[in-house]
Amino acid sequence: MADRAREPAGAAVRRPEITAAVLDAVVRELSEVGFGRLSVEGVARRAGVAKSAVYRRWNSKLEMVLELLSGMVSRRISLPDKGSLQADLTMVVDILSTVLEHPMAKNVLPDLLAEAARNPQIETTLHAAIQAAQRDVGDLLVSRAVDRGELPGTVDRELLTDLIAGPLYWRISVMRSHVPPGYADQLSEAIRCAVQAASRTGLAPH
Amino acid sequence: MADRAREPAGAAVRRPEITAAVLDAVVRELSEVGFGRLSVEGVARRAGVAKSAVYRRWNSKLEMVLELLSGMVSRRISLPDKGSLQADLTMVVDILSTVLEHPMAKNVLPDLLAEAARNPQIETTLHAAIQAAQRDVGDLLVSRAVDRGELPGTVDRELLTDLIAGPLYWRISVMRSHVPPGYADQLSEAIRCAVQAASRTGLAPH
Amino acid sequence: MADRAREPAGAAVRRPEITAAVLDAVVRELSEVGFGRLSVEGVARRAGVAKSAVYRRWNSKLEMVLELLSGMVSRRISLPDKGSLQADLTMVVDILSTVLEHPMAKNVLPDLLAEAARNPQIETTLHAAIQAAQRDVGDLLVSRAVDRGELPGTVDRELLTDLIAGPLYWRISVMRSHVPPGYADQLSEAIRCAVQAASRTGLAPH
Amino acid sequence: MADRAREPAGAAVRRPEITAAVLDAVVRELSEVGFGRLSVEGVARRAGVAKSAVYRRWNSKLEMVLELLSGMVSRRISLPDKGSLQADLTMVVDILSTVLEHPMAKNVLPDLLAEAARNPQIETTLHAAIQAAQRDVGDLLVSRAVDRGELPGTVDRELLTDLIAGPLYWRISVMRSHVPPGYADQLSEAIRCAVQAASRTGLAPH
DNA sequence: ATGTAAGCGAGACGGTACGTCACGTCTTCAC
DNA sequence: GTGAAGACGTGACGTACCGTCTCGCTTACAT
Repeated sequence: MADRAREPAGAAVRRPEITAAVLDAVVRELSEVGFGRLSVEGVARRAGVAKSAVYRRWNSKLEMVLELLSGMVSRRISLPDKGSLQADLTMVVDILSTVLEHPMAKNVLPDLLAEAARNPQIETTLHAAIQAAQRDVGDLLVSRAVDRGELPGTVDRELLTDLIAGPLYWRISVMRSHVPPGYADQLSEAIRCAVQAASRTGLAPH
Repeated sequence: MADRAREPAGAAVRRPEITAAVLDAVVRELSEVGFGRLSVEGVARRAGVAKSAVYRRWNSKLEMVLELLSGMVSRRISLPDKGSLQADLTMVVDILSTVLEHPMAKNVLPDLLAEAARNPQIETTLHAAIQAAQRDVGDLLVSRAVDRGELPGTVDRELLTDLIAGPLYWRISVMRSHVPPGYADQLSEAIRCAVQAASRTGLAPH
Repeated sequence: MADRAREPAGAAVRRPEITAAVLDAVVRELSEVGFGRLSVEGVARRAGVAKSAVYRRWNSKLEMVLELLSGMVSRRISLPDKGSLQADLTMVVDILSTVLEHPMAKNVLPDLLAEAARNPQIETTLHAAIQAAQRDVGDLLVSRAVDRGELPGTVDRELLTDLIAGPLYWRISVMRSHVPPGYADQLSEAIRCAVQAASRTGLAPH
Repeated sequence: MADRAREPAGAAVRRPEITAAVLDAVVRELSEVGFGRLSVEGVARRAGVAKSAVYRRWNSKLEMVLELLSGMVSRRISLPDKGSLQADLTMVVDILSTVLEHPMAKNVLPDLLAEAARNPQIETTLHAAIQAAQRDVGDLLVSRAVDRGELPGTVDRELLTDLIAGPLYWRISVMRSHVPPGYADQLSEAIRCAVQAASRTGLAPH
């Protein structure tokens, strides 16, 4: 079964290697000059492709970047059960550290977030993706911990994910400093204590 | 008598109302279009001033923004002793929340951080200011808590400040969601437990 | 039975109605936009035909136009003997007027001549055709006039044809004004006197 | 008295050497690629000038070319009295030959004439200029000849100018052949006989 | 009071990118 | 093999900004 549509007949087809080259160039341009100075002209030049080939696919640099975003956030990560809340937390912290340390995330993410403050479409796409990932991870960790009896069901999932993502993003992307050895253990231990304490206080999750 | 006297000789003088109008326009432009799209032309237009008047004062938009930054970060905040680590933490969390919720911080900070990834001068200025503030606050909180016997001297100050700034920045500036009532209490309680736990483990601060 | 049969073998054949439609479209395009703006794309569009069908027949717009030219200039015109040089001249002037007044000549000829200044192939084709026609007509008129004793054999044929074609082309194609009634008579009378005078002077034809 | 306007105040001024460089480039482009392929981009490139500098002066290539035309056709030529119609004619024929043989005229004129067939503004400008020149020359030659008694006042001025301009334009610009030595004498002699004959016939000028 | 150096506005200039259009070439498909 | 469809690279369009620079006018100090 040919993947390629059977439409009109004898129709020329968007060449996928060109699409790929352009999206790749977008990533590189984004990290070098930012979204504000990103230009279709520059992307086309860098991709070794004609401007018209770019405009045939997307009407603006916004659509281009949104498609790139969609492609990037759609990947799911598997999180095996490590046997304890502490170990699960360490695993998540390690993974997130690695992701945020990646040059792409370090260079492109702050830029998209800054642009999201001005562009509702970017904000929506970006936040939806982050929130989905956070909810998945939060639910998984909490349900395992509750099953193990490590946490009560009342635990505030939002606080948990803020405590995981916040410090790492702050340290890596904002302060642009490295995560020292042992930081993951220390942080996950702190998070575990914090959420256990918070869930004990009986403060109703907001 | 004139404050501005003693210049070379027979010199016309930079009109201060123009300087002020331009800096004001820079702030508004920054929050509307970001650093990437910020232009001297746009700033001059918005300030109702000729481009040459701007370029006479700063050689580039970078110098302009750096001067603006320097003026903004030099303010010190007083942190009265609230009597307990928990209360001190709540105070700091409240203050930081208020600062980050301010439209200026919400709109301009992400943009400058994104640009800092590409511009060493911005990175240096910005990070120096943030780190100084963090160190001040961290030292103050920890020394009081150690005096009160709430924390051992071994507590990791960096982890502490990451745990304060990270979740708030993540929630407010990254996710652009509001801080719900009670969040400050919950977060400060969590932070207190976390740092106490971390300092108990005897993990050497990195 | 098929009119187009007997080609190589199992081979599809250039459909003549497409060839005709294209050439027809070339003429219309030429007179509307000129040679400079003439494009295979435009011709194909106007002919309701795919670009590839055109390019399979000619490699460029130049070949296309040259084929068109060759087809047009190959027609011979009969010039009956009118009995006197004056009458013969009037006939030729009338015929040439009619030809030059034709919209096709008025619109396309100046364009091809302009292009000939830049394109040797067009120049060659065009000038060869014009010169052949001029020589034919000149020889015919002169030989009849010499036979009648109206002109000596020394008459300068080039001057004659310049005096016929020049004023008419100037008035019709350059100045784009109409030929008023009586102009043909007046012009042919003038030409007759002129060539008779010129041949009397004994100036050797150059 | 400063030629330069006293307008707004402190206003920057179109630099005349740029205007000149552009117009010069227009001439060269026109003769190389013709009006159809003339592009503002190409002109600016050839003039070593920014496209914006061109568009600041003219809104389109048409305006540009029209200004060029106006500048070119406004020159008046002095025609001293040579003492006889024959000598006057020879002088005019010589001058016109020289003008038409000039590369500018040979390359640019046919192109503008071809474009005039499609563009009323070019047609108007061009024909007005040509007709004015023709009328001036015609009137001058005829009035002198009438004063001398060489021609009756009834002579048809249009026929005269057609007989001068037509053969020369045909030979030089259309056929692109050279004017042989003696051609000017031969032609002027022919023209003199022709107009004398035409004016004798009593044919009313149309 | 006057000379003069600087401030200031206006805007021309060389650039770059915009998003669109048109074109010649080339590939793919249906017939 | 023919013809249709259309993707592709190229290049020009006319516009919009931008940073630089030059130019008059104005201002305010120093003589």
